[in-house]
Formats: sequence, C-alpha cells, structure tokens
Amino acid sequence: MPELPEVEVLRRSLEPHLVGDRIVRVEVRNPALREPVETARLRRGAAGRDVVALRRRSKYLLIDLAGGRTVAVHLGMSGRLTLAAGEAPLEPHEHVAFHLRSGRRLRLRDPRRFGLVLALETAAIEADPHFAHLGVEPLEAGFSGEVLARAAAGRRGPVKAFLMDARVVVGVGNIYASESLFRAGVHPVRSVARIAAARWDRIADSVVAVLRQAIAQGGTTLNDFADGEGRSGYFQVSLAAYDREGEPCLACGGPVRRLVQAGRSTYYCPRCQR
DNA sequence: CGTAGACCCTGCGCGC
DNA sequence: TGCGCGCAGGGTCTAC
Repeated sequence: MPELPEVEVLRRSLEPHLVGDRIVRVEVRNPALREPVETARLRRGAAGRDVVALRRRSKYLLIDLAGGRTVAVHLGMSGRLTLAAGEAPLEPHEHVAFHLRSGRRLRLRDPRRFGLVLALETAAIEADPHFAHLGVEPLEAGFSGEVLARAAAGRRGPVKAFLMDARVVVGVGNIYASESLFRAGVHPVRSVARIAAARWDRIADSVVAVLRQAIAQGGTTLNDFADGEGRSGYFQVSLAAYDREGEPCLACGGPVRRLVQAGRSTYYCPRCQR
C-alpha cells in the first residue's frame, strides 16, 4: 500500500481528527511486527498524552505528543491505519490500537506484519537508527537533479535501484520508481554512471510531479475516510507504467514491458525510455 | 564499497 | 470448486 504519497495522504486525512485528542490507552494485541513492539515503552510514551501534530518523514507517520514524545508508525507492505468508533468490532490483524479520549480508536491493521510502531523522543528522532541514514525528502526544498547527480557520483548500478535507495532520496518505492522513470524517459536499467546533468534534472522533476499527482489523486478519493471505515481510493491512482505489462504505452502505443530488478518488478516502455 | 538474493509474513488471483 | 504457485506497494541482513 504505502509509498510516500499514501503516507502523506494518510497524514493529511488523520491530522484534523487527531490533533487535540488524547491517547488514553494503548492496546497491543500482537507485538510481532517487523520489530517487536515495545509495549511498555509505547504505553509510557503515549498513554495520557495529547496529540499535538502529525508529521511525515520518509514513509513513517510521526504522531507528535505532548511532553516531547512521538509515536512513529511504518505501514510496511500491508499496513493500514484507520480511525474507528471505539466500539467498532475488531478487524482481522488489528495488532495495535490507540484508544482516544473522544471515544474513538486509531487502529493498525497489518496482515503481513512488516510494519513498525516505535515510541521515540521527539528531539531524538533524527538520531534514531531508523531515521539516521535517511536522505533528502523529495517534496521539500533541497531536492534537485543536482542532488541526485552528486549522490550518484562514483556509484554504479541501475538507476531504478538508486531511486529506491532511501539513503539518497526517501519515499520512492517500487511503484513510483517505475512511474518516475517512465515520465522522465529514462530506462530503468541504465547505470547511474551514464546519466548526464540534464537527465538528472528531468528525473528529479518527474519524481516530484509523480508524487504530487499521486497525493492529489489520493486526496480526492479519501472523502469517506473520516467515517472510520478506512475505505480509500489508493488503487484509483492512475498509473502510466506500473502493472501495465502488455498494455499500450500511453505515449507511443507500444507494449509496456516488465522486468525484474533485485527481485522487484519494473515496468517500462522500451521505446520511450532510453 | 556496492549489489544481488534471501528473508520476514499473510492473502489473493491465476492457471490447472 | 479446489489447490498449488507466484506474486505483492516495505526494509534489513548476509554473501559475494
């Protein structure tokens, strides 16, 4: 489910409902996520605290709480974080729930359990091992083709893996790496050593455009989010390349191809991407 | 140092 | 209809 746009859409939709509310109780039904949930630490860091802000870093949703604490949630591959009425029946795989003073509960459902729930000190987030290595935010000032070119200097390997390397730029996952390279007209297998400055600019611009468009489309389909059922339009985001093997390229009409890089599917147009 | 592959886990869709 | 297989948007670790 979640790459940067999905987490950002989630942040924006939850923010008005959560800020000002208070976490009164933390329920950990199954701590066996990608890293074990530290239940006692999470309770200490979250229970009885007001929500003061919702932020995002990379694919982490950051729930800032009073007293300088933050709960960081990573959705992994299959995680969904939704607001529900307090008495709403348990969902399958509802591993963690934050019960709120308003009577609702913020619940994490994650069948594959690749997600994370971390209790952090707000001031120490950037020093935490989950965050310390992270690169630039693609939707913030400071991201540019020049930054990519500099990070690529002296490196080799396919540009698709490079774009998905969170040490370089965060938030670009398997879907939007394909989408960005399609938009930029750059072949996913091309070595980063063979990309000139102008192409890096084009790649950076495409990453920004693709992420922004996905956020805009996600936002328009989330009107029913507040009802707490967690339905959303993530799948309605229009994709030009991803999962379109054999279908016509939207630019030239030729068939979109699929290949496997580092065990992940890549979709591209061999005629439009060089 | 960089990269490819295995692995973590469950669910779903497809072909037979 | 049932079943086995491959594949799935995340990241990390190990072996080369």
